[in-house]
Amino acid sequence: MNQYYPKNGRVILHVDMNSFFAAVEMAHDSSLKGKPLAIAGNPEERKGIVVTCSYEARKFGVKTTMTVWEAKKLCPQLIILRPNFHRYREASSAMFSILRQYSNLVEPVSIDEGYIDITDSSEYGTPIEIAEKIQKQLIQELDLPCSIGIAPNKFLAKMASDMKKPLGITILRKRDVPEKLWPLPLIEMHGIGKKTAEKLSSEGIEKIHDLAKANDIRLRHLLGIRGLQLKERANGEDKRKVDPESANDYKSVGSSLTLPKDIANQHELLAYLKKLSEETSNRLKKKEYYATNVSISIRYKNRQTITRSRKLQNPINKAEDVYAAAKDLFLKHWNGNPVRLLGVTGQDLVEQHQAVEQLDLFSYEKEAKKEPLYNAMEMLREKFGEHAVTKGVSLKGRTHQPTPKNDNEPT
DNA sequence: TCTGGGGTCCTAGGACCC
DNA sequence: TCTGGGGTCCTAGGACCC
Repeated sequence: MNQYYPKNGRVILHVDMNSFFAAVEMAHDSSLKGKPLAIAGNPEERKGIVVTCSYEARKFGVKTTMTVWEAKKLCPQLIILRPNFHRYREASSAMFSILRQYSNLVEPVSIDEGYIDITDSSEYGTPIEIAEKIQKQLIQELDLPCSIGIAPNKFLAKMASDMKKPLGITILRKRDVPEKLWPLPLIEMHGIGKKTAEKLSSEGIEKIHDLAKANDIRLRHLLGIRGLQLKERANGEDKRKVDPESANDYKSVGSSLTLPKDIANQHELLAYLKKLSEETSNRLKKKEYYATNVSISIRYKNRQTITRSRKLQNPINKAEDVYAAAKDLFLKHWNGNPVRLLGVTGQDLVEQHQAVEQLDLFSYEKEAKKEPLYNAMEMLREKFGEHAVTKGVSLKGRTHQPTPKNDNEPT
């Protein structure tokens, strides 16, 4: 591997598609062009939230996360479409294919944005020329507008792409930081949300400039280690590399659902939980992942949300296994009150080949006990308690025989 | 009849081990 | 006899992003 990096730093583009879902719909049906359009779920199913809207709709004050009825009040002629994720995924992969024509170092961040490291792409022109080419190509081939930021690192590229919308190209060099970045209010900084902005504001830190100059110890105290990282960013520094692999390197996979109405009936809730488990299982399988931890979320009527998780003995991805774990957690932790949302997530993921190695050890256990896997675990648990099962049956080590704790104690 | 669904990263406390 | 302290794993929750 070539570890060489040019002394004069890198050139990073951040490509941000403009009102992506709405733009894809307009590209698909040109009669929508120039009209106020919002993509939103069905209010009948309590999903009536604006996910994206066209610039024409924004002129009326329509914004993302607004309820449909609020949006309609601001703009009665607003056209509302249900999201068509299949269509958006296709447009997204076409978009990234275009980006990859200019560099191998393309890192998708979400369905509609990504970074490109074009440090070694000079054959395609200067950074501005490349940005212009990409922007033109996305319009000509896909009919989709984007804004592009050009900078020496990811953070500045991200901030730059936000500065001119739609169809902007913005350069943000290190030396531009005091003039272009520092005057902005903190809430506009990527990585700072409402809570952090409020916390900093109460300490008199209001603009990015204030953060850039803030006292380290004070920041550390207020925000922990994150505070120091944010300060670096505010000074225009960011060492993260563009990593093409990060997109298929999942940490968790899950599905959740806001129920059409609040439900307190256990059978109905379990039926939903089963469906969510199946979906999670399907997506794990598609990605060739196994989960070694399952978590559930329960949101109650008052929007109070709890998550409960459990580390598993063996990696799983089958629907029945996911459901078994989810059901267990649910029955143990549900307080009986009406439920608004349910979610099932697989975490601590391992890839197929790692999972197989671990499963082989389990097959050994299974053979030894002449019992189905799950029952074998239950048997051990009953016999020796949870402790013996987790400690005695090591997946990685060679301890195949559980060592009952009591045997080691003095009689 | 306000507030979706997919994620990531960080923190903090308790258990447990050495 | 002393009540120490670092490290890791697990769980729950918070903040943030698109």
